Amino acid sequence: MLGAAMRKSSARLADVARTAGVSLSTASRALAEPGLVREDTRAKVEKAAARLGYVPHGAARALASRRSRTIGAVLPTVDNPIFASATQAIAQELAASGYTLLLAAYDYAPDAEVAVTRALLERGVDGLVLVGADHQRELFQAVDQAGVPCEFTWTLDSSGYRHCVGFSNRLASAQITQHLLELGHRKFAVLSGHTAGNDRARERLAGVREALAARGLDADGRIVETTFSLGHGRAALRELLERPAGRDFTALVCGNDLLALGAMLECRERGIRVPEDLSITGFDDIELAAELAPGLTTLHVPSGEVGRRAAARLLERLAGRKVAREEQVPVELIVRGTTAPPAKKR
Amino acid sequence: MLGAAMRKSSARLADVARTAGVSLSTASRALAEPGLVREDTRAKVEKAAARLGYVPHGAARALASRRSRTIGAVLPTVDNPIFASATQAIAQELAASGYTLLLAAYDYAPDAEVAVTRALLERGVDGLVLVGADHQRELFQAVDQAGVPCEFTWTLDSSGYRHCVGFSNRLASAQITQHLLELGHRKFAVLSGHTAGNDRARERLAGVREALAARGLDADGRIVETTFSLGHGRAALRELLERPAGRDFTALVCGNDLLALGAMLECRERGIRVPEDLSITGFDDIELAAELAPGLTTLHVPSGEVGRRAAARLLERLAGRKVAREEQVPVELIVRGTTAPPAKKR
DNA sequence: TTGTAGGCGTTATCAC
DNA sequence: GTGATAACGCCTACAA
Repeated sequence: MLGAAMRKSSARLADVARTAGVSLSTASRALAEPGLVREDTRAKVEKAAARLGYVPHGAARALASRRSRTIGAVLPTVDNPIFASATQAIAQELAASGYTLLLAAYDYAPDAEVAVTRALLERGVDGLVLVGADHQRELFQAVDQAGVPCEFTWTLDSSGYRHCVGFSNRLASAQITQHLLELGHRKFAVLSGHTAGNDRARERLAGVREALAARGLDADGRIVETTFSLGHGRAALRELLERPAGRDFTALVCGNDLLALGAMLECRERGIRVPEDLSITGFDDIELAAELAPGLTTLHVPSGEVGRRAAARLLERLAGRKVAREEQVPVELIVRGTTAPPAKKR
Repeated sequence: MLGAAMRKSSARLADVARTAGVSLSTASRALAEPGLVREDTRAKVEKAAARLGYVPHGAARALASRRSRTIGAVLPTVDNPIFASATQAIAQELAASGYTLLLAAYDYAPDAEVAVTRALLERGVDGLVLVGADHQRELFQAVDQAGVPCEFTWTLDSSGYRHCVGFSNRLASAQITQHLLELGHRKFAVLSGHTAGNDRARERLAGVREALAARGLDADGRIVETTFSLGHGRAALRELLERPAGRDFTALVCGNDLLALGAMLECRERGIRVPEDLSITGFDDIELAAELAPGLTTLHVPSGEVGRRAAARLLERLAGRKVAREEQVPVELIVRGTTAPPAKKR
């Protein structure tokens, strides 16, 4: 009764057909397009399939039908709540339509991104979800050559002809900065994600800069680029505080919530009061942002929705229906407890 | 120059062979088993492949070779740091060997688990990573019938013949409880994950009970089962505090770190001091557990390592090598700031 | 070392 | 509505 021992070379469609007393093609149709066969033959076939424990052979099906019923997602990492929830949403949306998710992560290494994307393309994915619009030339080539529909996410495509579901990171980031400006802040520092090969990080940083520039301000000398993680956020703030520019800022704009939370923890450790001594903002609105005390002022991005929409759009396109090239998801400034007017005297 | 417009029906291996002036099989070998062909013919083939932009057709390859070079992972959710990091690790380990990850999540719904597992099996995964040892009978049947190697994770298989990489949730949980007992605690409460269909949650709860029973204690009436999430942890503690048993406990054992963090946040809100008024323990040791103040006392589980090992073991087995049926990963009690002796008088 | 030929399990295109 | 039959693109004995 050991597992491996009871393995029987599984039944093929031909076996089902024979058992049901119909031809191969009829069996195929009965299972795939029940509407095309008579009710009783369908029943015969289904019973035979059930009795034999028939399991369709995906590869054979894919080879013959030229579709794998599989969608690939290429993410920087799944080890970030926003991508985790997007992944979850994609997988669910796909499963509901009989599609399966092929997942690849590249850990923010552009070359790895090309490699894993190629791997997915070889696997014959019917569609692709990518993050951002900034990719290696080879990746675009591979995707175009494969002729596979593709959705960019978390961004709008500035070049204007790729399909995407996202929002303007630049405007959103400017909006947050504006909030701080309106509170009266004039001395800013920024914890940014690495901008190389990451248009979201780049746009967010640009948004801060533009909003500041519009008031004749800047954050020069008080900008740190680091990896998007809690620990790195903490370390980055530490580094910032040791710079010549010192603690000469009252507002800290962070490229995402992880960086912001890291900064908050570092502040707590150092006795810097938030928001009295320092206002901090995040970006994403992960679950933790709302639960912490004080709550993190941040920009809400509906991560699950981004994934769900991207998957749904691909399914639409695969079904031959048109979708708008660009789909914006609503983002929203959420003001919680980490922002306040700067202290009068410092 | 639009993407779809430049799509050309991609080159097949036959084209590569013709261009290189060799036979189909030679081309196949040159690409798959470079050692079996002469150096110059290999070069010819590779050049031809590169020039034509040849991309192997995964389905065809899978159909002929009877392997998909694909591994399936079936997780409760990827929206939990421990599964996210495990997923990340699996994907990386696989990518390094030319395998790709097929991901499915069932959101703790047993029926969905069977369904998505079947979907992966149909896709022809060469191996399967499952979480826990507690699954529907149909799932076992499907896996066994497919004859696909499978690794259970985060658990040891009590039935004794399934492959698994994990640890004893029961012992680990008992160890944490023991730590609290040694600090002098006698009045316990428990925030457990839902135990139905989840052997990890069940075993952890059993571990607490056993450790307490060994001292003639119990937590009856002060046990809450809830969903593994921060928000639910918070709500669960709230509920617990409103029970008749009231606040009559000095130690709170939580089924995982998310629950523990939720409990900590609720305590902060209510002015319950941790650990002075209440000691709290977690399970998993997610990144946040170390960064928070006070740091969370918890049990460290090397989540990434679990994933990495599971993937590596599958690759080993697929390569025809034997692996020990059971592989234990080291877990370790990490004492931080949320546990202390109970207050003298209450 | 290289070439030939026969599948792999389905779907799709035809007639019937 | 149903049934032959030819792809689908590649792998792999086996023969040369």
